[in-house]
Amino acid sequence: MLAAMTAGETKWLDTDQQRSWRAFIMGSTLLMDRLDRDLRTSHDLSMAEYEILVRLSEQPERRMRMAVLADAICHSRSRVTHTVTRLEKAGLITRGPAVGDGRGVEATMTDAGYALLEQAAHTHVQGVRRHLVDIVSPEDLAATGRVFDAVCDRLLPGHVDEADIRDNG
Amino acid sequence: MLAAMTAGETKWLDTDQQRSWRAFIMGSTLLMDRLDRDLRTSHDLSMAEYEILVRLSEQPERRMRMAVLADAICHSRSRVTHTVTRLEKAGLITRGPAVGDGRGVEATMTDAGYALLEQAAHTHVQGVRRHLVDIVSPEDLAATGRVFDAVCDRLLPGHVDEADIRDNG
DNA sequence: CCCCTTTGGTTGAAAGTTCAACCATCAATT
DNA sequence: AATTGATGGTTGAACTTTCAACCAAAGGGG
Repeated sequence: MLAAMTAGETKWLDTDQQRSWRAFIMGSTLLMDRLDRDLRTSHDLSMAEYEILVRLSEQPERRMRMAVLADAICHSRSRVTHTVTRLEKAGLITRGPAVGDGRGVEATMTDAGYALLEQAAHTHVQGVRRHLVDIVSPEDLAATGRVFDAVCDRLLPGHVDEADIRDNG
Repeated sequence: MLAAMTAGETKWLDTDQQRSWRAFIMGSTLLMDRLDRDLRTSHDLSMAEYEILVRLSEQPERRMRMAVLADAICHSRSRVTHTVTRLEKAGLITRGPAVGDGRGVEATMTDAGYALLEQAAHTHVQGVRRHLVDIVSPEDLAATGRVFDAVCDRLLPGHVDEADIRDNG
């Protein structure tokens, strides 16, 4: 059962599946690179930094626990620590102890951070529109949303893997 | 006209568009991280290295010019140089001068490289199936393919930007 | 209360990526 | 043949991400 994952014949992708898969790899690479570059050149922000600012801006007090932040954007805690350190150094965020949990740390967006986000959001959303949303049909965009919702369900912690049950349950 | 990109009001994403966009960000992050991790733990290969091996394997003589390789996987030339250096050090690829162009360098996959790819391809394709292809409808997958084909058309060098024409033409 | 495990977060080094500078060759021009 | 400009590729440093080790506090039994 050790070879469970590679047991039997591997079913390869058919032509259409492979075309879709490769389009996704290339398109998402181009898209994310482009959005990242635009944010950097216009506002000296990386996508990772931008995403953190966005999440904080959506909180009532613009503050969030580090772990919640990490889960929200699917980055490792270590990565978030480093990114937040940079944002803090830039004066866009402050760090403070979490109320009621001595281990916790909360990141809070500063006014400077909010002001920068207000600028950066234009650049970002315009990019998303011009390079994605505005060039595809609403139906196809919705289908893409369903696809990646399914991927999230499948890959987010908490999901129970059928194959694992068969093998180990 | 300097402010062309941010001129006027920015049209924000509506609820559905935003949901699709965020699903894409999170899902693609989870998916690519997972595929990368699986390749690393099973075969000591990164996705970047795997993609290079795949492209080489599809060539008649398993050889490709560095620049062509870089364009094929949408990585910078510098990045490909570094990645190929690692693959060469691992004995999976050799480098040689390009025929007929003194500047050129061609990467050629070794038999060891091909052998490793034959193993790794199982892991990779099974991952793509289990975490994407097999959990969505063929129609939605095809729609996703169309979406990213459009993104590629839009973002691949050679595309003419309407807005640029308006502003500078 | 103590032990033990889990959770939250940080740290520093290693690995990978980007960036700018650089060299060589090619191609077109003069 | 010398000049110019573009192309192909590498290099090393700076930066970012990952990884493993670590510490502190929380939570749950005995």
